[in-house]
Amino acid sequence: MDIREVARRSGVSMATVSRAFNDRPDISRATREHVLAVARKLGYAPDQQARTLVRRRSDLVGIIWDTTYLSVHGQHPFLQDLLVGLKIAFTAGGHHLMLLSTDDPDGDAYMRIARQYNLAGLVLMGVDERRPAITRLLASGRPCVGIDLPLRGPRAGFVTSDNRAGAAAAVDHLHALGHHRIATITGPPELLPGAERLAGYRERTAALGLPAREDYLVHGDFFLDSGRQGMRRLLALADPPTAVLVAGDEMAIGALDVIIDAGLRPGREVSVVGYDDVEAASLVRPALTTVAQDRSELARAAAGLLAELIGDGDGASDDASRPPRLVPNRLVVRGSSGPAPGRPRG
Amino acid sequence: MDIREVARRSGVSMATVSRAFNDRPDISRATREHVLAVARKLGYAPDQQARTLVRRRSDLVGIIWDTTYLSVHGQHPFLQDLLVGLKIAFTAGGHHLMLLSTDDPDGDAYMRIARQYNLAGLVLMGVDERRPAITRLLASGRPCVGIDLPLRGPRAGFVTSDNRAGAAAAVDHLHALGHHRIATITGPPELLPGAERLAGYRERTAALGLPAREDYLVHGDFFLDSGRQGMRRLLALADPPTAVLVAGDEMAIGALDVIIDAGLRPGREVSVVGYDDVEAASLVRPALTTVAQDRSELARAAAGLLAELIGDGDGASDDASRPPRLVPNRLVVRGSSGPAPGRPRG
DNA sequence: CATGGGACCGGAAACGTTTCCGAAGTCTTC
DNA sequence: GAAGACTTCGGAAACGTTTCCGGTCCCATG
Repeated sequence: MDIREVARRSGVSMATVSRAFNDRPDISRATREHVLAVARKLGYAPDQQARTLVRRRSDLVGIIWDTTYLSVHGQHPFLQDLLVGLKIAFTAGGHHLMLLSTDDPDGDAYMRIARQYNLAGLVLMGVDERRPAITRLLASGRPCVGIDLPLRGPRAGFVTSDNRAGAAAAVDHLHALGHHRIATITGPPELLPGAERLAGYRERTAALGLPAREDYLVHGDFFLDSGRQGMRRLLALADPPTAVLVAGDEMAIGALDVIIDAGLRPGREVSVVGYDDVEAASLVRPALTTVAQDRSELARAAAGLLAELIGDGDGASDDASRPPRLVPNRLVVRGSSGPAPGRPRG
Repeated sequence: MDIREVARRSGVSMATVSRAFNDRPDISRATREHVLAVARKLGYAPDQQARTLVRRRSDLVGIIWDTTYLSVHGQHPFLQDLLVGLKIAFTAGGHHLMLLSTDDPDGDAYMRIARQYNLAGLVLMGVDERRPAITRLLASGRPCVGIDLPLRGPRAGFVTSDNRAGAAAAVDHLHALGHHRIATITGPPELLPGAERLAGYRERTAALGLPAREDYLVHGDFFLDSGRQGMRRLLALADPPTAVLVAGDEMAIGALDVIIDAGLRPGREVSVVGYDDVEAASLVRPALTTVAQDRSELARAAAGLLAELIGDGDGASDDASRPPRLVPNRLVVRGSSGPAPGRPRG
């Protein structure tokens, strides 16, 4: 089923059929509709390879993530929702998604495939943006957007949820419940969300006039066990905190374990707020108060930004640095946070 | 960077360069290596669109799932691991993955895109295989494999984990702990895993000589709340079960809630075994005993089967029905299952 | 020496589109 | 009524590969 066949059957040239399918202005309304009708009857759909070959740009967008990197940094809860969200958002814009998570993270596989398939753009997440291969990819001028990844390049940008504001909101929540000894368990500082959540915690506690205590700040790695260890450290202090902001839900669930094992009740003697709202957060007892990211909105933002970057291929490419597009977060209050000890429960 | 350019720079014809890149026999070892060396130096990689255009088959494999269907049937825990597994398995075989989850589940979008992109094959999961669009897709002769989906067609097949054996193993486990009153909360019978797990439960309890009690069989839908309701029904019986096999982890976690709220202890008065080993299963208290599926093995099996189906395009296409490829399951014993009441704890 | 058969390679025709260029027709305008 | 502008369309050249068909060597065989 050619374009040639459609041309013959509708009594026009191939050029005109092409015009009909691409909404070109130089075709009359009547012939366009006639051609489209014939094409529909024949079940014709243009071959994408041939189209890409001459246009020199496909409607494929590559999704890159790094399985091993993700498992090292414990960010998996995102992947699924993000993929689904990206699929929906990009499909709406007429793009299709290709999976490019790669096994040889130090090769230039990304770039080779991007060129071989004439990808319109790339979405990166859960990779180390400082790796040479990524740097080269960004420098290549192909549109790239990062999710939670501070990407810079001639046609690169990134989106992230507003981790700083989210952490601040969590601190506010705890403070409003009467907590004054608020500690935090952080994520790895080299990861944007980890760094930003910590910054939000610091700014807000300072703004509220709470003392900045170094012993209330313990470092984690987003994994369960580091949450356990961090919580043990905090409980062992002479004056332990009455509330803890934990930078990731998995760590927060680990913290809950330790609190319960110490004979305390989360939400009573010690309040815990997590981050991310993973599925387990609502299944655990008590259910975890946490900061939820709107993953589908994050995906939509990424798709929108990439579409812009693809669009202005002609436009004066800014000099390598765009501010991130921020997606708001939302505090979800559940049982793991409650009034400070000595305060009446609402 | 053409093949033409490579041809010029290495002093051979385009045909020969092509031969070098495709491991054709009719080229001398020396020239092949020379050509490849020149190509590497130039950073040349063949354009996939042009290649696909003439070969009339791409190295793209489409992944189809249905977001709404999944959310209706609560099978999401799989998606992420499965996607990662598929990516790795297919990349190893030289294929690339394209995401095709579709928003208009009743249209022929799958098939149109499959044709437009000349997809080598499709992997389907989390869709209703009885829908007309799927039936047409299978009948089209394009290689398709289903995951947990009983697909039939001229070049179709499916893989699934051995749900029947897994459920049987769970029953054995409980029986060995001294349980004789073993109930089950099922999944939707129209879903293969739901049906198979129930079958495994029935066969094994019968084989062990346990009475088949209709009131010990309650139907669920894989979601949390149906697990809660099912457990309430079971606890309200005159002689409630001492153990329950729940067909999905989310439901099982709901069952744990109800048990705890009733003042009983999971793993003591009532044992619970789930299915799937979702992330939350190990985070919940007590941790959930469950049957784990080897998702990456499932993905490998799917990739292997699809590769075969793609391969024998010439081979006599069997008449539409292939037995499923089974992947073994594994029981993971955690705290939610223990000796029957009145029996000493190991 | 003639013949046949491999091994190796080049020319050129596809593959299915899009797009440039030009041409024919229609419409406006002075 | 001629000249231009605008609309609508067809012919044909790309796009970057693969593959068919043949052709040239070289070697073994008789």
